[in-house]
Amino acid sequence: MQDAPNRPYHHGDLRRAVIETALDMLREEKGWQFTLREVARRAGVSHAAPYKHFPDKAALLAELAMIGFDRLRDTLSAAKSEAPNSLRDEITTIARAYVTFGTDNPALYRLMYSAEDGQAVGIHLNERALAVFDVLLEILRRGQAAGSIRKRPIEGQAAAGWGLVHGMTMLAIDGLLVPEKVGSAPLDAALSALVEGLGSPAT
Amino acid sequence: MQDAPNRPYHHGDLRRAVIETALDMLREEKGWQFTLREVARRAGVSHAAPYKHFPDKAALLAELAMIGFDRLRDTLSAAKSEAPNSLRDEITTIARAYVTFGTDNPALYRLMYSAEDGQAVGIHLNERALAVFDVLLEILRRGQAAGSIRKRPIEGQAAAGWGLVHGMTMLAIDGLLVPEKVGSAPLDAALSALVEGLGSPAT
DNA sequence: GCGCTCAAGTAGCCACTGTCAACAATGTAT
DNA sequence: ATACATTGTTGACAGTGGCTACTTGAGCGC
Repeated sequence: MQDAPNRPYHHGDLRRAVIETALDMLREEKGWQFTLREVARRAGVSHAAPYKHFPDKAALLAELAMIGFDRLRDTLSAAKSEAPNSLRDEITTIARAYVTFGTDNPALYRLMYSAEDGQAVGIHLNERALAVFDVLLEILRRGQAAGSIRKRPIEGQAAAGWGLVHGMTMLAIDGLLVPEKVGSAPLDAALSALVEGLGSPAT
Repeated sequence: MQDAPNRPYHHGDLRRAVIETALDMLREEKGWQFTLREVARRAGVSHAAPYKHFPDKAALLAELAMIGFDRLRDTLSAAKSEAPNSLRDEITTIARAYVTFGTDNPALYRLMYSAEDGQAVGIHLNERALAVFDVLLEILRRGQAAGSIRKRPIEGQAAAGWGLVHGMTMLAIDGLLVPEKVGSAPLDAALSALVEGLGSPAT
């Protein structure tokens, strides 16, 4: 498809094609060396063509990272809506979905959290990341309203949950949570501990 | 000092000098672009001299990462020995030391967890990382023996703690735990929740 | 239809990096 | 002293990214 004979001179939507190709490359191998020229090669265009749509490589990576955060947020939202009624099961389900997203897309997940901050585009990137954070906030907010979550500063509790799943995901991606050393279900153990800690004492 | 006129032809201990220079560079700026040539430049030797001591760039990075893990382990051990008697305070102290190590050495910490795995040197690297893991294991083991920690598979609990501090550290390094959004002490909240979850119900 | 402008794609140059091979300087064993 | 091993230097090569000038295609007013 990439070299269809009647491919028009103007690609039409090269921007989207570049993004799709890059996402494919990220999906392939964890340790893939990401080069713009390789992206262009796979997209079937010349090596400088992407520069018409992205000012530089960092801009493309930032765009990919933002897409990743958007997808992660959608994944979590979907998992939340399918979760059972129990708040505890809901948290467990969403956490599992989070870690699964990371282990299913290791290169993308790594990229999402390795994009340079402090740049102009970094602000928007952080916005996307904080949207993920808000999904967790909402659950805890409901839990507090229902009385099954302690009435503590909610941001700290959400940060705890985010930090936990983020850390577990990164360790899993790096192959540091090998089952022999760590037991069969470390995430479950971690979540149990955390949820019980978050839970109100009466429960 | 790097261009003393009577600098001998042979550096004397270039291997150590390269490592020190590289660590200095990692300490300087978080987003620093790490190049072997720049290391050699700063060390005052030719651009290819480091190859007499490291087979390639990855080997140097792996060495730096191992040093980082060793230092982290020492930091945690030191914090542990200075901690108060209470197991809970001990966990809090060591966790704080962990996160502080990460935020104090952001580039080094990032490097430690971004070195490629599956390589030949990756095995040794993982050994160092698991040594850090063992510090956490030991605390929990004592806690279980004392009865203040639930008698659950201990590796899962340690993985929970490791994942938590690792995740909090990474988020902090990436500037995603901005105080306005997250409260003043998210780590404390997280640890409270986790410790209470780990703690035995009678406590 | 004609010529104009402009977007989209191409080709090539420069700087820089990692890496290797050949050479030079130093120390060491015999 | 002589041969050798070690360590550092120089020069070179391929690969990469950023930048600029050039070419091709398409839309527009007339």
